[in-house]
Amino acid sequence: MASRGEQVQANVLVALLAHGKPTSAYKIMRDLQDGQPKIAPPTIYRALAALVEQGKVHRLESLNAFVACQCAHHDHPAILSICDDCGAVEETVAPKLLNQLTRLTKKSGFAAMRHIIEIHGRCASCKNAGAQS
Amino acid sequence: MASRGEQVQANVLVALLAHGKPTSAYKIMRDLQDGQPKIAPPTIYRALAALVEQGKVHRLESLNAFVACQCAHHDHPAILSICDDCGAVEETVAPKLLNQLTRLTKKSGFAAMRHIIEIHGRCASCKNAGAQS
DNA sequence: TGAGTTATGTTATAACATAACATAACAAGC
DNA sequence: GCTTGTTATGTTATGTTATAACATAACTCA
Ligand SMILES: [Zn+2]
Ligand SMILES: [Zn+2]
Ligand SMILES: [Zn+2]
Ligand SMILES: [Zn+2]
Repeated sequence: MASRGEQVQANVLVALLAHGKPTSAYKIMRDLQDGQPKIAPPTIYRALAALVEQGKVHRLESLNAFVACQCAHHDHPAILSICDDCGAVEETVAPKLLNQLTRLTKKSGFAAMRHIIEIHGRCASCKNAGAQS
Repeated sequence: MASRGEQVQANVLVALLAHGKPTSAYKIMRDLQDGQPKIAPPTIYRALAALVEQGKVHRLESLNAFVACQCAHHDHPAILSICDDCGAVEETVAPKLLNQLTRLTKKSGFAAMRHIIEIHGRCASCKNAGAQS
């Protein structure tokens, strides 16, 4: 039997997957309020925190939004490429590059715990779509 | 003669430099309200946007805060290492690494325009200070 | 000057996030 | 079964960040 919390997490994940794009916590809340009118922000944020913890969802710090993880294994920090045109997010996994980053900052004694890499730009299909100019 | 806007930018930059650490727009506003009680959020955000544009200030997406640029000539995007203990931010410039990132994401046709790299962890002095445990 | 334009000020509100407390569920010992 | 303590979840309220919308001031150039 799924606990209530797990049920909320599942619902949140479904909502995120349905969007397939970065979605704010409040947008998710409004989605879930279709079936559960009284659900409140803390419930959403708790579920999102658990999903992020599990690696099933990524938080986009530069958008204050969340997106469902698209890669098979959810146990690595991802490089997130964000199309500013259509909102699509691509994930890239590059452990070597993260190690480079860790080493680079370690030169001054810094101990890296959490890497945030978000790249804004334009995705391939939007680039093609806009090539007519 | 400095325009009003430039004057606000100068004041904001002074406030940021005085803190030397990540500072929220509202904290800066409260600082400036000592001498200009009616200054409002849009004024602060406009000044911050201009300063970020000029490279004199970095925005920390993962903290919703701003910090004065600490490198002499800052026309490269910086890698920002953030100590979660004391709040100190170190800047690292690594054009090669950024190029790697750009190339990596370009494989799928993505055109990178803006790199956001923020690394959370613990700075050298906090690490030493906490070594007694 | 006076129309057109841009910059700045001002008010109000939107959007994001969490503090603080209440209640419910559950488990351990009696 | 009943307490009792603990954790999970719900609920209310509020704190924090950011921008929309409009008003006014300054500046430009015929
Ligand atoms: Zn992922
Ligand atoms: Zn796109
Ligand atoms: Zn800098
Ligand atoms: Zn530190």
